[in-house]
Amino acid sequence: MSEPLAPQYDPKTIEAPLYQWWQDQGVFSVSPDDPGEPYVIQIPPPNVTAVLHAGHGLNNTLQDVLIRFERMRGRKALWVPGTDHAGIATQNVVEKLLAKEGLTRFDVGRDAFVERVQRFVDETGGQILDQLKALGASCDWSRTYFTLDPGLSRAVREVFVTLHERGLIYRGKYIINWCPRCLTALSNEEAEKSEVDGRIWHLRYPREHGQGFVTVATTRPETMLGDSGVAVHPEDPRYQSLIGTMLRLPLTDRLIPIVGDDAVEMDFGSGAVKVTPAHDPTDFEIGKRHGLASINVMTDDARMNEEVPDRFRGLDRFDARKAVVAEFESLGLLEKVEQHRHAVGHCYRCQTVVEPRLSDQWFVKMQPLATPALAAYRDGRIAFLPERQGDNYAMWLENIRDWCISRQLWWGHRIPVWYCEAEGCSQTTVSRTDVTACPACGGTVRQDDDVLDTWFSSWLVPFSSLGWPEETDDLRAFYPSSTLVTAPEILFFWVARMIMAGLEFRGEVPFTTVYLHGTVRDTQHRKMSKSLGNGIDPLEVIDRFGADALRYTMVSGMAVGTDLILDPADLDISFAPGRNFANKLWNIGRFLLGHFEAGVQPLADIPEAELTLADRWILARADATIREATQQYERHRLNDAAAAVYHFLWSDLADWYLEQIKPRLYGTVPGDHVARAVAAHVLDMALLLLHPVMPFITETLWQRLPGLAADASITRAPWPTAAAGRSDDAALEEFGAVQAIVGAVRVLRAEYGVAPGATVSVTISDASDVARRAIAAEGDTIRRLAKIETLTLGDAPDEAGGTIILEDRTTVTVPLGDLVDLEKECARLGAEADKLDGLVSAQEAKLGNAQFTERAPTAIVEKEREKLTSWRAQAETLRAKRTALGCAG
RNA sequence: GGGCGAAUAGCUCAGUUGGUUAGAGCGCCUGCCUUACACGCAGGAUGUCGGGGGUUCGAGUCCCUCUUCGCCCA
Repeated sequence: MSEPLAPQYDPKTIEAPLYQWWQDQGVFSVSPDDPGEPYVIQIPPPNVTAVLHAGHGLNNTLQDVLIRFERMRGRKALWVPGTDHAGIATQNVVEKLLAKEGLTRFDVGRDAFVERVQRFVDETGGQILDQLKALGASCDWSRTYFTLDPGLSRAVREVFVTLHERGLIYRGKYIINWCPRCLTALSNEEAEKSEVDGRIWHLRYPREHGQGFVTVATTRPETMLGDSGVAVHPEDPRYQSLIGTMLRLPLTDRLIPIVGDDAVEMDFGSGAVKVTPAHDPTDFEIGKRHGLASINVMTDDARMNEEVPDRFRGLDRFDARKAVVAEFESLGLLEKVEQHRHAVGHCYRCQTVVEPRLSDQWFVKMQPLATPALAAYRDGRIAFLPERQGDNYAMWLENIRDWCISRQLWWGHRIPVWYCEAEGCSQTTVSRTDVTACPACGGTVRQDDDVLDTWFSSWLVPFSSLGWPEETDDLRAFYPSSTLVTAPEILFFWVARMIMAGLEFRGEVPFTTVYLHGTVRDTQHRKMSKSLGNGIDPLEVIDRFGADALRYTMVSGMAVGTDLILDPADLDISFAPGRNFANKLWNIGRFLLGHFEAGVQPLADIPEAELTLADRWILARADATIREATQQYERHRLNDAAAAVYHFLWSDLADWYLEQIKPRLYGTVPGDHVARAVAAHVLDMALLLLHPVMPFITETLWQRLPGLAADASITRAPWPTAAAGRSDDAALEEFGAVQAIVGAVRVLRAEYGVAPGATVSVTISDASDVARRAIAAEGDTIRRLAKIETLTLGDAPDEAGGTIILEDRTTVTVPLGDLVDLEKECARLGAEADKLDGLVSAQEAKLGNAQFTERAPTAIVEKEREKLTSWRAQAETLRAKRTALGCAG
């Protein structure tokens, strides 16, 4: 550890080798019998084919901060990493590759296709995990899982079969969200509603007998080819008499009935709605109630099928829409067209407009799972951060709908259901193990073609990643986990379902705190996305500024409950906070560590009497920072924790303490060993406090502190503790006076343009006791930092000069001779006095109000009285100064 | 349409249970290459805390209302 530190902080030379060293040392690994209370985080498993984006960067930084904090606090800290097989996404990627070869998955066949995907995943998958290493993520990589691993697959089967046995899994014909591009069903959560500018067509359906027609309104006219009825409200006077009569469905030869149904809103549109049971969930329900036929008029890929008249067959749904509308128009049956903005479901993977479609799917009955999950929130076993997210969670559970879990994909966990193909045997077998022959008749069986929703494996991760269904040591030690850190977008997809699965299969919530963080957005507050091209590549940021800079910037900008706004067009500006701070810290370290080579004693060996005021002050500030940062980390207010340490290092340590100790370090005044001992102590402390946020630079500097074992790592160094119940308030107050006096002189120097190198004389008059003690203790420091030739304590001088009155009325005067512009000084003092007068009169009014003095707490009243006294005194002193200067007015 | 949230300095945001002359970072202005750091040092400017009303001795903070924006659900 004796190589000299580079003059400029260069994260690239430090981070990668250090991460490797951490891994070699095994500092991130834990075993079930390690000491300490467990603290466990389950990573939101990224898609196996994903590449790191800003959202991952933020999400994993926050997790790493928490896990590193708890690891240092002595907890048995485990961060479990893994990847998700991501059914649709991964299959899409490989299908695109095939498309380049002019092939579809149907050309290559199921087995070959799955093999191909597997090969693709083996070759390129999981790169995101290596990218997380660049970020500094301290996962226990020995436990990395993949949701298609044999163990986790076994868990999936176990859960499917168990739920089936418990009567919670069923198969049925329902309207599902169908993606005609991915050719699969989607869950309600996967069909993202987004507003589109559409139209609403008013179509006339002629009555079978008699005159006239009934007008229906629709946003999807092409579906009228599958209409099997028209519904009106049973009490609607306009239509009541028509219920039971027939309409002639245009463009087809069908006669369809008018039915009365409560679900129809009389006030909406014409009050009559077309019913297309095979293509709309509400219509499906209406159709069921009235025995209407379900006529599916589309193919898998949303073209019109053989159920429609010849001329429409094969047309894409949107072309069919135009054709249908055109015919209605030419028949005079198009009443009107209106612009209509409405929410339409889109596939969350490919953004294709979802087509509601009738088909056979597998579902999980959710009500029995939702009830305990809701109870766990209500009775406080699960807490959300920010708290209001809990309401979202509860609302979703209260309105829970069954979960469509089958997907018409090839990549995923195949549904463990086998159908007997033997003549006359309709046996269906649901099994934990593969079935080769029908258990009823011994005939050949065929496994269900579909695979399970990817979330059907990820909802099990809190226990399947630890070996369940085996009762492993890991499972006993590390379930439940502690904090779940994720984005609110997957609250329903994942978080809520994990809670249900945890309760159902382990009888215990899978984690106790759910920290839902904000989203990374661009300066226009748009979500970062590939298609918008407004993303930030974390690896580029790490390459340019270092992982620590990225992490600090994200953490400090991320308050609980807010989004993180970054400018993808100007990374220099966006990441300046982290980059600047990293460099600052590097130089603090470079400066101090250089001096530590002269030898450092433990602080405990330094007699208290040898500590200067500055020493006592920085130790008191360090104590306060430990308290503040620790508390904020505990509350997950990571930005506040980061800010507390930032302020300590930059404003307290660098700006003041380092400047104060320079003479001692350079040997111009005695006490160098004391300065080094104190500096080493507080630097050590600050590095520890900052380590969760900026792991690389803190470890690098920390390992160079004197007196550490060769293989010591900050990652497992004990968290600092503040001196119990002892706070050196006198030191804080007195050094505060030093800062105030130096500040006042600097202001006056700047105000009057004193040359930076020139020294000035300063007189302190009306000095408070605190100021007197400050000057006695740190007079040299004041002189040096404010570049003062002579510092006099005494009466205010008569000569012309600049004056500032401190809050405790201590008066700082800098006689400036010719430099002083008397008029300017008079104006400055006058403005200051006027401002104080305003405060004084407001304060007099407040204190004159008996209501206030009687009702407010005495401590507050006392504080307000002191303020008034101080302001009056300051104003008085200012006016006296103006008189002395001979100011007009 | 329903629910939730936000609105504080040019920008991004802090501001615990109502009681400091409302803060930070970035940007901006002035002066400094002071031997740890120009990714720096010193100093500075900028806010009717979205509008209106109310509760209170006292409101950026609590209540109502309006406006604008965002998110979720229909």
